[in-house]
Amino acid sequence: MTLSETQQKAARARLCRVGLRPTRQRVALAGLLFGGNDRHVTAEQLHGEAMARGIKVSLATVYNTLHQFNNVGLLREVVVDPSRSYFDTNVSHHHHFYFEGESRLQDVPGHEIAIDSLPEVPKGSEVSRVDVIVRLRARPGSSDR
Amino acid sequence: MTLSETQQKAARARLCRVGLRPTRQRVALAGLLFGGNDRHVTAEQLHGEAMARGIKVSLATVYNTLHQFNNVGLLREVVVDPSRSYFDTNVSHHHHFYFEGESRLQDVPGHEIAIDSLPEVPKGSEVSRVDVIVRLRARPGSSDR
DNA sequence: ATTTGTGCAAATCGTTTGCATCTGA
DNA sequence: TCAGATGCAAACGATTTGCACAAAT
Repeated sequence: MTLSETQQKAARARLCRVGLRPTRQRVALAGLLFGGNDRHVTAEQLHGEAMARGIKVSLATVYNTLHQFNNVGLLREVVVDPSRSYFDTNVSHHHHFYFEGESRLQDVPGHEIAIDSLPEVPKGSEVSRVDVIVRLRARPGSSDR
Repeated sequence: MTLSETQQKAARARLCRVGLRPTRQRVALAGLLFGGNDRHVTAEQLHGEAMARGIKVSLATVYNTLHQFNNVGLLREVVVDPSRSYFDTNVSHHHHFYFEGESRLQDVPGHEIAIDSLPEVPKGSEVSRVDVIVRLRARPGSSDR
């Protein structure tokens, strides 16, 4: 099924707010990304999802769009896996669990990890962001529960 | 110039200790990596350096070797840049500064970043590692000082 | 002798780009 | 109208792989 009327409106508004033209594919992708809960997507995933919903977008456009969204702050790129890029729809202050076996991300609310005592930052630099990645592996002797 | 006798010995010993055959190229690469201070290298960099020193190694072997070293704990892969993999010769507990403009890493001693209050880890998982990456950008209005 | 590693070149894979065509304002 | 987007296919760059050859035990 396709996106609801309301989702379209919201997506359109969101795009205008950040100065991006609400083109058909951008509106559709924004709808998928921001229509529900927070998500962590790769370009391939999102493209696949769009196809499945009958939205016609090329993979190249998905890549472009993800980067554009990232640039204007609608998304945040998460670097955890050297082989793939993840984009997080949650752009507020938070960190991540990364399930190494499953290549899956999960948010950790920012307040649940307190960093006290950042080291002195080198002269001429300023902190752009602090990423904390808690890498997890399946606990041996536990069938997932 | 080539590696010193002592460095060769040390490299050989290090390899045997972790159960890797001390082949010519592994000994040479280990010599480059562990001969001096801690370093953050990419495969291309290390390969270039080897060539410059007249060590004959193929890029493929450099990749293989880096991964083998990583697997046995001689190196630690640092994921900060979606386009390249870095390997750190410092495998002790520590974190990183990442200079976004220059694609350069710098160690931050583990004790200089204290994380108090890790969130509850999902059932069936255990922490494999916690990575903290402090992303830095040049401070505007500062010619690097 | 047997096992393991190496080099090369080709293959892969995610991602980016050039360019002709389309589309939204 | 016309700047800005899109799609496609080709280009790309980092990494991996298959296989014949070489080296270590």
